[in-house]
Amino acid sequence: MEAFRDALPPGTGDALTADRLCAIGFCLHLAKGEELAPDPHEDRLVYIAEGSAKLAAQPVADAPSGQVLAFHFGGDMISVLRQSDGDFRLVALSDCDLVVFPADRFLDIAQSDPAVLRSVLARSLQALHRSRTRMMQMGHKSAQQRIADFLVSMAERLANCTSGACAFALPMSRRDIGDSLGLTIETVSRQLTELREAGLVETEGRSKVCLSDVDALARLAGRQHSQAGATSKN
Amino acid sequence: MEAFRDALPPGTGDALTADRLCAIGFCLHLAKGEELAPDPHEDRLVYIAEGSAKLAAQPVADAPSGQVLAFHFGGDMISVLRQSDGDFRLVALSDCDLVVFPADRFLDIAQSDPAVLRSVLARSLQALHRSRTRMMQMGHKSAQQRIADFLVSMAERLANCTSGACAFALPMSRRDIGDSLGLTIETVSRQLTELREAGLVETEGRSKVCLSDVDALARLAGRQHSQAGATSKN
DNA sequence: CTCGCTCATTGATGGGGATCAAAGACCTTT
DNA sequence: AAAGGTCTTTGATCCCCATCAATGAGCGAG
Repeated sequence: MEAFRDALPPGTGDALTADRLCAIGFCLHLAKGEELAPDPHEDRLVYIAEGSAKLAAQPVADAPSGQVLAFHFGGDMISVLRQSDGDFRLVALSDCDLVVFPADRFLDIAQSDPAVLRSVLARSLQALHRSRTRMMQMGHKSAQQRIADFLVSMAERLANCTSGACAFALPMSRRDIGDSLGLTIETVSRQLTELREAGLVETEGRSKVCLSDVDALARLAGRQHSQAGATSKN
Repeated sequence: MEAFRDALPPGTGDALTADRLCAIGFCLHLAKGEELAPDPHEDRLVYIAEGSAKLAAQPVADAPSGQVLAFHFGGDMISVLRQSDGDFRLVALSDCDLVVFPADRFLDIAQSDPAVLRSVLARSLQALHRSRTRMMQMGHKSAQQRIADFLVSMAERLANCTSGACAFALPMSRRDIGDSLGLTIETVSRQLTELREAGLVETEGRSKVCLSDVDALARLAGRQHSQAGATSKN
């Protein structure tokens, strides 16, 4: 909960607003693999204090494990809309500490503090833009470009690295990666092998990866010089 | 401009807010094929009073005509963020009447009227969700499913039709359709032909289409009973 | 430590859509 | 009305990735 207070915009006019917001939120711990119980009656805003999670669609016939819409990590504030069509689930990839708010009441309170409300709006507009950019890229990119883009994106978010070399652990499985990129686990594996043979990626065990040249990967992904300063949360 | 006032949320507390918003917006007419001059210095909110437009990425080497992110029609309010990476352009598909606002000043004024601000937030959260849903679907759907989904979506937005039969004119070219779905114009054409042979679609000239069974198309697209009431903008 | 299971990798094959190429339809201009 | 150009349709071929199948590696439990 303290982590959430720290994440509020610096310009929050009233400290009381933070208190009131905290009052309606409840903390929740999810063990790896557990999911946030869906509530069909109201939208929610979820702050991830610690850990990593995936936002995935309900498994259906043609997508056995459920398509992955997005990955989220510590510090992210995400909106989980109640779905008219098929539920979306927030599933923990690792142990997670969450703060869950009913969206309605959160916004009621935030209305009294325009800075907070505007901050939430700015976040969502950014998220919308990134989602569209991502969709655009997904439209016609090869498997290798998608994997390269994925790795660059994870380097930014998990290792805060946008250039040079870096190493980190991927909290999600190959299946999750594939489901988020519209690829099969076999293709994910194959492309990782190719990137390894190209000397761009090293792997150790199932999750640890080491990127020797993030810029080269970004170029391979077809990213046109996305700036280092642009925090690419999603 | 009057059309914009009508589009404001019913609960707008202060009629003056509408006046102030209108004061900072300027009207603009775009002829077919013209585009809104980009402004790298500030974000914008654009209200489409009349006509249809596409939001497209700057043409690059691997996408000669520029990938299409979304189509927008009369009544839509869209945000055009200044892009750090590659500009996005709003291009008129038919003659358009727009109202353009600087996002900063719009939000400054909207802050004084929480209802308006919240309405904008709600719109953007919805748009985000639709974009993600769309991305999810785009991930692994066949060309035919994408075309079917596209047609159903257009029937909803252009003919306000979610079931049964309907006819309308598509304002965008095959190329635009393909660019928005991640397909080539040849594939778009072929799939339309297949749907025609299946008796689901009739075409007349370049733009007019007639859907004989929207529900069948929706089923073909893999939509799981998206409700009629759900306004599926985006 | 070793068993056992899940997850990841690698191989072989087939299909869907991109690409290359050409003919035909539609709208605009003269 | 005819001409010209663009947009669309149709055809042929190829390649990438999904699918099917089997082996191998990593992680947890006993």
